[in-house]
Amino acid sequence: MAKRTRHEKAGCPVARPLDVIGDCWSMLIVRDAFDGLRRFGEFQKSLGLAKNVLAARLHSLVDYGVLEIVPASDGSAYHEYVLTEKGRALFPVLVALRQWGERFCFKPNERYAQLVDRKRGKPLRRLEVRAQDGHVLEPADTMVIGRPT
Amino acid sequence: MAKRTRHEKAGCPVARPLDVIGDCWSMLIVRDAFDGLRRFGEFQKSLGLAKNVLAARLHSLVDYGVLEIVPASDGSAYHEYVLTEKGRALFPVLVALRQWGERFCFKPNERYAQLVDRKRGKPLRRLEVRAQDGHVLEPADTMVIGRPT
DNA sequence: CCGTATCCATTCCGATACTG
DNA sequence: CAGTATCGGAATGGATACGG
Repeated sequence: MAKRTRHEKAGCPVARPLDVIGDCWSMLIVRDAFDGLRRFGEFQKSLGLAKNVLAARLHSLVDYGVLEIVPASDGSAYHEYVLTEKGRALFPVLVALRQWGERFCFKPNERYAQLVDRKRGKPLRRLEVRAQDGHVLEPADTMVIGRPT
Repeated sequence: MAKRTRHEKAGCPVARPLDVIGDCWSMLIVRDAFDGLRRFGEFQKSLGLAKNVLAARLHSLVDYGVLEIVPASDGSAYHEYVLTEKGRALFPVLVALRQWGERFCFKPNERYAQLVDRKRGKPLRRLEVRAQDGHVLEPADTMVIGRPT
């Protein structure tokens, strides 16, 4: 009893990912991995969290197939953590979260780290939810069907 | 000591939202709110979590401005929880998470609840990250600048 | 430099009882 | 129905010591 609920068996594709990245640190590790961080120490320095916690999260992400362990690129004895295809596919989630944070979690004058188009140095276009024919959809234009019992 | 780290002061717009929706339940409450659930009992029935936990999460979401409390629409003595503009702006986050879950958290034959275009009943287009000029961007085509120290 | 192991405070969460 | 109050177990997470 009193065990933490897992969503692995939920029939909802929103719920299951929360087991994987639904905590304080996992998304930030993924963010750093997108920024090119690979080494244990790099993550720790960037995030400032305890080493045991970092180790646990890294292993969890490896277990879930978001990260994989590869030999060190510089020939050192250690290994590095890089995003798998599954991990790289989190890019839109990260961008969505970031754009929401920019709009609603900062004061007007406050500075924040900005994700830009590398070629032009310009910020990205706002993400839009679209139907197959390309129409932009508002929440009210959508519905959920086929929810498993 | 040993307090849970909050990201309110982080200069990264990915980090701050995690204080708001970076736990198991908040995103699911938001999902249900998008599905039109409004009453305490509806959320509880849908999510199957303890009432005290639900109450805490609802209040937290109200405090963060994601939900607001409005008088009951049916004239009953209680109130209801509805998304604010800030909450509705989480729609792309929810869709991004959902699309990732569909691809990577279900087996090929497994059924899941599907979000569709209400008019046509068809699934949505995959979210794409684009530059201002409309070009689709891969993670490698982007970079982070202006990270506050 | 890269982790693992241990310890402990805090927080989370589920169950249940209770009030209006 | 809509919550609040309380309890206890579990998980989280921080600090630090230690081994490769």
